[in-house]
Amino acid sequence: MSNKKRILLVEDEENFGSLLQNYLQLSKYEVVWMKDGAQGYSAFFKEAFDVCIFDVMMPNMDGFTLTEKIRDKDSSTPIIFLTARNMREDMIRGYKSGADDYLSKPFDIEILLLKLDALFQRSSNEAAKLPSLFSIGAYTYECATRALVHPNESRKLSPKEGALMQLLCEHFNAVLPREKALRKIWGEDSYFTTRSMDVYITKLRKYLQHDGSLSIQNVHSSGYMLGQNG
Amino acid sequence: MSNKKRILLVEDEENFGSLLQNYLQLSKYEVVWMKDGAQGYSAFFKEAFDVCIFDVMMPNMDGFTLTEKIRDKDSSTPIIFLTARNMREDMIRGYKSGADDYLSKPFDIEILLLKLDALFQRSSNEAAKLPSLFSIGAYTYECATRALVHPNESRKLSPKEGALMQLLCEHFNAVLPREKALRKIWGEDSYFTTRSMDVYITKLRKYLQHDGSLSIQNVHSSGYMLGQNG
DNA sequence: TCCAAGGAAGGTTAAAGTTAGGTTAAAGTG
DNA sequence: CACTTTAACCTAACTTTAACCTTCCTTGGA
Repeated sequence: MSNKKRILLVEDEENFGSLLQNYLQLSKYEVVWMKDGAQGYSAFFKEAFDVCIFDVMMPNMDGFTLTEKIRDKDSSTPIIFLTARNMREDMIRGYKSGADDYLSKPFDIEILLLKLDALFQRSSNEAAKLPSLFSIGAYTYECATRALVHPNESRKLSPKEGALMQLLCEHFNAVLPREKALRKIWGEDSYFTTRSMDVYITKLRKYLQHDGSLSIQNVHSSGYMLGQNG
Repeated sequence: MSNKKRILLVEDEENFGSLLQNYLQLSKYEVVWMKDGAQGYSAFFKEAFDVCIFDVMMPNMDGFTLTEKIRDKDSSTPIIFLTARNMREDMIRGYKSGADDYLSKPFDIEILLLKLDALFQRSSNEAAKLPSLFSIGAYTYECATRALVHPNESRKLSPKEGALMQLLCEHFNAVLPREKALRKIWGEDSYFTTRSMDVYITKLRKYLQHDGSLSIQNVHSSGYMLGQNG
């Protein structure tokens, strides 16, 4: 369905970082490598990643702090820790700050790859559990073909229209946060992507006009809700 | 919200298994302990579990085989391996058979608990996204949509109104300190933010007028209390 | 011991200022 | 040619600031 999985690697050691990046890229991952915690932090919120790999000891914000700051705003992206230290307290602090897994250096790169496989297998399975066919009001929307069907009028949505429609359907009667949609569909959240999304909201509203009980409502400065009874 | 998390533990060593079961039960998990792979297999499909913990070396089907057979039919329940052996090949076979994590004995039980926490936190966070809903007097307030609902009159609050309302609800019948609200919503505490907050208090008071038994009372020079009986 | 004055905190309203969003159309892109 | 982004213009929504008032608390003198 989607593209390559994207990994945010934050690691200050030049040699090790470059080696790791190469390995991961050979394994079909797209890797963004940042060399300190502060850079990692801003990269995280500028682009969309499927998983993070953080070194613990780094200049400009250590891995623990970085994880805590990210977890304030995003609780779902998996985070894996790397550490030269094998101490119990570190592992404990790591998990408590919101990490999902932990590897002690020196570690076997193949083990890391297997961990990543295990991680993505589950999340892709979970994604697969979401229905791909939605029934909303008088409409039916099929994600695979991007067909929006109504007794009187049917149409095929464009890729972006379809992606947005799908997210709205998945959040039916709940707020779809602007940020989430921008991250998932556009990969970043900037002035222009925001305006682009507005344009698509207008389009989808037009497409859904035939059922007056449906509406895409704006929740000011937080997102949109596709719901019944406008 | 939901009940205790259920763990399927499959471990043939009597002493170690019993110890582990006790520990996990003390940590608020419900544990079903099976003593070989075959038993574990039938238990898995008889009841519902949130996570599995399997020993690798066991009579009547080892952990790898058990995992493979389970993964044939269920690909989502997380599986954690325990092994006395620390060999690379074992870890690799473990991950390949469909495990999600791996611990080498002897291991620290607290690390296992933290891993379990990390595992469940993600799914519980998703559950936490379910409407955070307050029922105050004749009103209902839903944070996600910022909808303040009353039989006679409903309205959608603005972001700041909503943030303040939420804090007041979270402190229902208790004092919400001015400073806390200012820090959380405005990020700082200055003359102007204070006056701004006063304006919002006035607005919320108006919105809550339809239930005469509700009021936002000022506690001089310390904060506000949303409570019953004004 | 009381009470009166004055400052600090809070209440309320309206206007000014700021930002987010709606919509359409033209300009890019492959 | 179908799709996406950028631009421009406009309005609605939201927040802050200002001004003027009231209430509360403190303090010092009769």
